[in-house]
Amino acid sequence: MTPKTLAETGESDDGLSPMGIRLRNRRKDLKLTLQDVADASGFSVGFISQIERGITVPSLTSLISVCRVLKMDAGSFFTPPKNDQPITRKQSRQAFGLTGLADNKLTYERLSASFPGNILRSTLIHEPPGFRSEPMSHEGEEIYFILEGELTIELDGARTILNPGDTAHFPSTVVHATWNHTTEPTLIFHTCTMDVFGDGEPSGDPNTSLVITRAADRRKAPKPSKSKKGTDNE
Amino acid sequence: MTPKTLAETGESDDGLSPMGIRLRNRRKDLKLTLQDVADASGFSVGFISQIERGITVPSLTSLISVCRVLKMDAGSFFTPPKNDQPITRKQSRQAFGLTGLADNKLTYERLSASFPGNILRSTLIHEPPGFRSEPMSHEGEEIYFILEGELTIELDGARTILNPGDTAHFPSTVVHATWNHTTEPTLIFHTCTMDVFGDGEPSGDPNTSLVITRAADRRKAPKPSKSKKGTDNE
DNA sequence: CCCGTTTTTTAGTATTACTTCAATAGTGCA
DNA sequence: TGCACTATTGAAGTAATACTAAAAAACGGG
Repeated sequence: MTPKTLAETGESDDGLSPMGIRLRNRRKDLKLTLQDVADASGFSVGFISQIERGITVPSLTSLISVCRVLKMDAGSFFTPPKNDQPITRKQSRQAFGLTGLADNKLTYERLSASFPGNILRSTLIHEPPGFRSEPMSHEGEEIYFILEGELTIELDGARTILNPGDTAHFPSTVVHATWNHTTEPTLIFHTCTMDVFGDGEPSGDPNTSLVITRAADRRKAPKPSKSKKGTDNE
Repeated sequence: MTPKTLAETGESDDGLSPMGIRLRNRRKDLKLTLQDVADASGFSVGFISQIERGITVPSLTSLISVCRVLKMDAGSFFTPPKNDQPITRKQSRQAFGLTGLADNKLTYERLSASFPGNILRSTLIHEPPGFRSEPMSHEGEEIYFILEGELTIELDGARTILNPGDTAHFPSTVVHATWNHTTEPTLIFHTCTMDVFGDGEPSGDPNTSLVITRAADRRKAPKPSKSKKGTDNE
């Protein structure tokens, strides 16, 4: 049994895991000693030291306790799994209705940045009149915010019409689909917690750690260019 | 040493942990047997069964392996820690600039739902002219999307003016602050991965698993009502 | 340099993550 | 309904390691 370990997947040059490094940095930011953290979390000083140095991997419950003391989100130590399977990449494309793309031009504008550990993905979706996405279900959660136009959203078979300013927030495991039932385009601000752009593991390039996007500079190229690229990869 | 366990914090009536339940549901969604998952992850059938039934808590590395097979985000099993310390609640309020509240009326409209495992929090922020938030830094990440007006956002000391349609997406660990430098209100759609509403552990009520919010129905009450409640708790 | 504090190292052991195999439950078919 | 096969659970165990306590080393300030 040789699954990748947290230490292994992120081992830095000096043998310390990013989890340990992050925990130590956080502790120091808070001006706490190992003893402080140990006392507050109920563990020994030596154990905390070992975790920070990547010598010991804490159990789930131990990690939760330490993160509570350090006011950290334990989940942030888990980057979404890097998925190497072509079939799943195709599924990811389906998640945004590309299989329903005929002569309708569904376009996307990516808004969100990519940096180590980030999980948010935001897009501006221009959904053309009559466009229907395929029903889909996947892990994560998402929020739709209607900027312009109307949208019919179907969740577990139940249809609801959303108007400008309306939102829908739901676990993505719910079977969902959208339909622009009108004769005008719909503009949607969409945020989800899923790797829909195929970023995989971000490079950690500091230049991508912060993105400020300008409405005026936004590309208007259709998403299909991404689809073609995906096809080449397969 | 009695930290709360994953099973303990979310134990359902029949003794099963939500983590196990979610894993099982996901496995069944994928039409996989315990044996399939065991084979693919490199563990035994019995172990996977025990995890699903909440009898055994997997190690971090084991959880990662199982989640990889099930194409799940291991981080989603960690809800942000429920923090019982008043000082931290105050800090949470600071995170949204309440300590800067004088005679300016900064208002929030919550958009996001609350359901087990959810991590997204969305609000519509009406930032009044001249309002400045306190510089803040915390775990998580966030996205600002300007709907109306302009906003100066300061990240690590660097100021940038955002116009309608612009976005900023950054790790919340970056010291950040906002300033409505104009003479008109600014309307911001804000999404982050932090428990800013004090939801704590969601009740799991199915009625809160999906929220469709209507622009017309949205409450206009200022957030300060939440602030007062926090004060009473202290 | 000295001293107090902090962290690491060392040498364990208590705990449990994880296994194997038998028993039970579930399902489909004749 | 009975049977055969598959899927899952239960029982009993142990290898691995999470986690400890105490000593040693490192660190920082006066």
